[in-house]
Formats: sequence, structure tokens, C-alpha cells
Amino acid sequence: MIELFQLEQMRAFARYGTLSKAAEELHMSQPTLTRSMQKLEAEFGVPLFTRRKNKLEFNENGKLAAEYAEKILGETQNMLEGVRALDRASHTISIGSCAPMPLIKAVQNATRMYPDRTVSSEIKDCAPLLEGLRSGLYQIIILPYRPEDDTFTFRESGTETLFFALPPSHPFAGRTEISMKEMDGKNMLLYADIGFWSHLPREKMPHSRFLVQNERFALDELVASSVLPCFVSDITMETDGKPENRLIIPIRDPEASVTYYTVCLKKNFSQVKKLFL
Amino acid sequence: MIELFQLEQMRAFARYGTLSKAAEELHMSQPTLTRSMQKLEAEFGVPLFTRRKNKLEFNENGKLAAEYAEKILGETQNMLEGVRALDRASHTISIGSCAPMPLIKAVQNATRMYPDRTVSSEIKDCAPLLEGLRSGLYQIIILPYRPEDDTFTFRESGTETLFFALPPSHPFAGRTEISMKEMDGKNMLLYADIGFWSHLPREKMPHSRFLVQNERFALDELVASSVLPCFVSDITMETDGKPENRLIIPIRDPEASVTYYTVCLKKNFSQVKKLFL
DNA sequence: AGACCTTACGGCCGGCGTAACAATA
DNA sequence: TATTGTTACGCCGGCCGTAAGGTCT
Repeated sequence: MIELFQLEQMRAFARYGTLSKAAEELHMSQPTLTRSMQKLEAEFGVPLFTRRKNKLEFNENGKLAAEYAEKILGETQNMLEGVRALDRASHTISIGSCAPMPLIKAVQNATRMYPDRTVSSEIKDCAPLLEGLRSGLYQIIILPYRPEDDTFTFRESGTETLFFALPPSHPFAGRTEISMKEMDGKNMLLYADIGFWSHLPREKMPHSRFLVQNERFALDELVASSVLPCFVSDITMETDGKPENRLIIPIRDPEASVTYYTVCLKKNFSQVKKLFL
Repeated sequence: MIELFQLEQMRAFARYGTLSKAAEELHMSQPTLTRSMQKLEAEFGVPLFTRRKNKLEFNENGKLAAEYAEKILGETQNMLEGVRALDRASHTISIGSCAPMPLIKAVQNATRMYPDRTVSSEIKDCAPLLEGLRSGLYQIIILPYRPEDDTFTFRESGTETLFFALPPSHPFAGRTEISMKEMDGKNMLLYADIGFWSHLPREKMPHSRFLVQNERFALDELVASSVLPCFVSDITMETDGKPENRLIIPIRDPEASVTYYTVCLKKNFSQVKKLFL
């Protein structure tokens, strides 16, 4: 029976041109390779080589065989990688979210429910989240709205409400409510990784400029040491506390308050129901 | 390293459901198969089976691996068959012809020139001959006209002229020449395997009915024992002789005389030039 | 002389089958 | 009790590397 190792030897010969070189690359003795190729030829039952006294070359049969060998070895590699990837995926819980705050809770929950699995997570816009859920990239995703598609199962999983955090010196500091339109044109501090939240201010406050901070630390420093307004939410305040010297003013726009939904494929619900808070 | 034999064992297990059955089918002991699958699993580095005390089953990894195995083994089979087919083709000279008479000479010549090769031949219409030549199905073909395409090399290789063979009692028996149109409506004996020749009478004599004989013997018998006209050619008369009690009358139509051309792919000419008469 | 392929020889390891054991239905 | 899968054990064959031989550049 032909074996993969022989095909690998044949490939090495095809690549390096001589048995000597190939044997060296394969870390085996050259006579061993000679015998192995003879055996391979015998298994095919047709000549694969032209033999001149001290020169071995593929004939047409051999060239064709080598092409097939390349393909078969490639497919074998695919098999190994594919199966290992599947195994890995089955030990990983992958969570996608539209925003960071609900994700934190979801990851905590997943880690508690499946302590022996790896939990990976990422923040994306809603469209790629839905696509990723369909393709199996995520086991569950967190959206800021109810999904319509009935291939999904979902459950409400909390709300988040946005506020302006203004310095006491701000003209609007005394207000009980502010609309985003009123704040349009005012420059603001903004944290980079806020998922779908990043769309809202840019849409409603097109004349404002947002000083986007990639580092949490940098943002906190600037909030503390500047009078630039920024956003907070009820959840960030619950976890990180209210910023010092800031007044928290509700936002009138209804979009400032969202309900999150944890979503999975209906067919996978039984496997992932423990992930639903 | 994973070996094909292991993939075959895996496939057998996938097909027969238990190691015992699979081992039996593979003509090996069952403990051997147990060990082999353990080793395979180790080589993947991930579990492929769920083990209950006396039940072995594929898990999801194993199912995926088995799919790949199927594919790889199939490709291996293709390799064997493909290479063997190529080898066989390289030992075979395949000749296609539009008509039987020039083919006889061509086959004789090929057998003489390449006594160690198998010569295979077939009669087809011109279109499939040209296609077959392009696709490598034939090394050379014989056409009744010069090919135009300049990827071909050709050489004139004889002519063939058709005649009517009439019984002495036939009204036209005294003529020195007859056109096919004059014979239209008269029923005739016709041999089946005459290649492109079979088109000509049907075209020029649409009102005649042709009593097609598949057997050479039957045709000869009928020619001898009936007064039905039939066709002969200069070549058939050269090899088989003139039919008894028949008058050979030339056909006026120019299509009754053709020149044959032996054709090969230009790029193959050096390999097959010995086949050109 | 150096590079290359093939054949000869002897050691050794890996895989095989038998046997024994454990669990299930 | 019959079937199935796993482990233990000892044997044997096949594969390997070394060595030697022959050919070509």
C-alpha cells in the first residue's frame, strides 16, 4: 500500500532534484530513499523514473504522480489543521458584542459557567456580529435591539443609559436634561472602544469634534484635568464610579437608552443556554 | 506521521461502526485496530473518539477527520488510476480515421514501426476526430481533406475513389459513368462501417433506401446473390478483389474521389513522424 | 576526485497476533 | 453469554544505516 511518507519522499525528490539532496532534507540516508522510491514504483506498477547510471529523473508518469502527491499531501495538511481548528473551536466560547459593558458581564458569566473553556470575545458592529453568529464564528452575540430573524433565539439582558458628564463650570451644568442637538458643535472627549455607541454622537452631533482616546488611562486623566464634556453610562458608573467633579446630566434623546439582547442560533440554544444570564 | 493505511482503517471504522467489524473487513486483529486508532488520535493531537466502556464512536473531530480521509483516499485512488492510465496511453498508439480503408494501412504501418506498442484505432466523423486529436485521445488521425488549423501537421496519404458495382442485368450496366443523382431512388446494399462515406449516398440519393449490413460476410453474400447495386472503391478492390458478376462503373460526382491526409498535432510531430506513411 | 545511484549486509525496533481482562446488553 | 474495546506480552519481519561497488562529469 502506498503511504503518505513515500509521497512526501517523492515530493522532496521533485523539489530537490536528486535523491542525495532529498535524503538530506528528509534526514534519512540516501540508500533508504532509493529503496523507498523503488518500492513506490512497484506499488504503482508502472515506471515513474528514467534511470541513467548515476542520474535519476521523473518520467511522465512520475511527473503526474508527483502532482497528485502534492495535492494529497496538501489535503492531508488541511485535514490536520481543520480538525485541530474544530477541536479548538469546541473548547472556545466566542462572544461578540456591540458594546463593551454588556460584554464584560457576559464574559464573566461564561468563565463561571464553563471554567475549563477558553472564552474569546470581540466588539463589532451589528451586521458583522449577525453574520459571524450565522457562520458559527460566535456562539452568542449581544445586540442593542431584538433580532427579527426567527433562526435566532434571544433574551433581554439588561439596559444601558448614556449621560453627559459636564464640569460644574459648564453653561448647561444646571440643566436636568440635555438633548444631543443642543450639544452639537461642542467638542468632547470620547473613548475609542465603545462599539455601536460611537455612531450615535457622530450622527446627532455632526458639528462636534471628538477627541478619541485609545487608552482608558489617558481618557480618565483628561476627564479629571479638563473641562471638556464626556459621556458616561449607568453601567460605567456602577463599575468605575462617577467621575470626580462632574455633573451627570441625562440625555433627552431616546437613543441614549438601549436594551441589550443576548442572541444565539436557535439550533444551538441547548448548547449555550447556560450563557444566557 | 499519519499514514494512508490509518486513514483507511478510520474509513473502515466509519463504515462498519465497530472496531471488530472493521478489523474483520480489513483482515487484521481487532486489538491492532484499537492501537492504530489510538496512534492516529495521538498524531492528530486532539480526541477523535468518545469512549464508553465497550463502545467507540467518533466525536465531531473524528467525523470531520473521516470526511477528509474519504477525500484523501479517493484522491489517492485517482492518482493510481491516473498514472496507470497515462502509462498505458504512452504504450498505446491511438489512431482515428474517417474511413476504414486508409485506417488498415495506418494500423499496419504503426504495428511495424512500433512492434512493442499496442495499437488501438477507431472510425469516427471528422469533428470528433479533430477534437480527439486536440485532447490527446489520438496521436494521429486520417481525414478526407486538408486541415486548416495551423496547430496541425499533415501529409497526403493516398486517395480513394468510389464506384458503383452493378449486376450485368442492370439498365445502367453499359454506361461508362453514372452520377449519384441518376441512381437516386434505387435501393442499394451498404456496409455499415464505412465512416464518413456513409454521408455521401444519403445526401446525394435521398430517395434511395440503403440496406445496411453490419456483417461483412452478409454483405458479400448479398452482393453475390442479389441484383442490388452496391458501392466498391479502388482500395477495397485492391485488397478484397472485384465482386464476381458485377460491372464497375465510375461515379461522375467529384465527391466520389477523396484524398486522405494523415494529421497530427504540430507539437507532437517528432514523436509520431514514423507513423506518417 | 567528487557526486550520484544501487546493492549487500546486519541490527533493531515497531507492529502484529494471541491471550487475558473489563464492561455492557 | 455473547459482543465489544483495552491492555499485556513475546515474536518476527521489514526498514534503517553503514559499507561497498559502479558510473558519469
